[in-house]
Amino acid sequence: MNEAMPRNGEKVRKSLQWAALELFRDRGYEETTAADIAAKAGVTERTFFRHFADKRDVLFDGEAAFSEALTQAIRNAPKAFGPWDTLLFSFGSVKQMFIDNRPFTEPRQYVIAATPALQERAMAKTRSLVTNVTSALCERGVSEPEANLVAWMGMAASSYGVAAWFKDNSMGLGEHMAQAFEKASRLSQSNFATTKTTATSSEPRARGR
Amino acid sequence: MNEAMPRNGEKVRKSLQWAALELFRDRGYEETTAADIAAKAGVTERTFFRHFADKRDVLFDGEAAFSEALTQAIRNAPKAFGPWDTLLFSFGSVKQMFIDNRPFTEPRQYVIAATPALQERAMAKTRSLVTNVTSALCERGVSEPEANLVAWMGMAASSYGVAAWFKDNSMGLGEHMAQAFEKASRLSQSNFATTKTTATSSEPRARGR
DNA sequence: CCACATAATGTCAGTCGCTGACAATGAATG
DNA sequence: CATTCATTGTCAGCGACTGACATTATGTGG
Repeated sequence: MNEAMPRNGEKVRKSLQWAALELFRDRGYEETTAADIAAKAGVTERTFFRHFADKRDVLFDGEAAFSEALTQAIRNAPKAFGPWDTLLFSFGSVKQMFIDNRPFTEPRQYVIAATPALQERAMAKTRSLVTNVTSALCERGVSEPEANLVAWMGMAASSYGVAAWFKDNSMGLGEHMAQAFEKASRLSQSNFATTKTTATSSEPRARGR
Repeated sequence: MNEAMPRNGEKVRKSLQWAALELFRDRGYEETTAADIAAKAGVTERTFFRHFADKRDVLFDGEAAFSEALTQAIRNAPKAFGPWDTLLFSFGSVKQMFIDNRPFTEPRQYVIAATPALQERAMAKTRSLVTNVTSALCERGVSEPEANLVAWMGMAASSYGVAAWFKDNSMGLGEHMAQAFEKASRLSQSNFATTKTTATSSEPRARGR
């Protein structure tokens, strides 16, 4: 084999993640000790902290890989695209990761919603992702402050799209994401009393200029 | 007097905040213990944790008051305004708080930038603020998902505006904020190769439609 | 001036998150 | 079978944070 795998720790890692998710869901985050998670996974507390930097981190693991994929997609986006189109294109490129991780991220969502400490960590991960996206956009010629701004707006649109995808199975993630970006674009316009574009108006017209 | 003030704890509170800010700046966050902060303020570690929920919270105190003021401004905004104009109007209404708190927030900024744990807390506070803004927008007839989306985008624009204000003293916060919202609006448009509005192009023309 | 009520603080013991150091274990290689 | 090396177990210890109870300082009423 390629790499050494003396007592393979990858299974232990996954086992710890699922054990933590279940315990947090059943007993609550604060009421679950790190030793409890380790015990349920059949290892020691010390081993837990060798796999994860801290107790919160056990629920946020794929983030680094996702960030890598997303920033790579940004680099591969057509050079003619402006930053906004680049982001929509890139989120579409990595949509498979959303789909694959859904079995873990969807139940995780409820645990996070019930735990301030985990919401904090989730935001920190988002911030880290935005930082990386900003760098990738800068490589495309966007200034740093503008790249940071558009990265945050794109992240807001993406979150909106994923939330809609979770609730509405009648459309794929790609369509939800495209509609989310369109909605974000419309909502950030200066005009008066524009609250009539509320519901699910399916207008898949291509991106006009 | 109105309220009882047996051993007035407000001075202790302020004293703890400034002691923490200085120690974090000079010695670093991780290298500063809660007992150190308390000692510098002339009290006990236990007293520190009576005033602040945890070690990080000592740097984020005015957040609740700011959130209160901002959401109130949203409620007072002209009813004809759409959500985007409402946010710009409301951030302008509370700009005095930005100015008043600058002596504390500006040095704090560098401490946060050097401390991941504090960045995490800052993001959590922002998230809390966005949640309150979302609720206030919902009261104006915006649907919850859309309100959340526009609240995040407005927050991104606001951060951009404040950062520009910190760096450029030639304009007031109000003008910086208005330009930030305009820039956000333009950046979230779908078009190709729109990266020529990069640098400091001073275009103080009023918000056209 | 002296109780008295009240709120802030001090003291102490204890749990939990987390880490460094060192020994022990199990799988692959020769 | 011996070696190697990554993973794990064990243990001691620090810092963050909390509950319980005693203590101090302030303002009030007699």
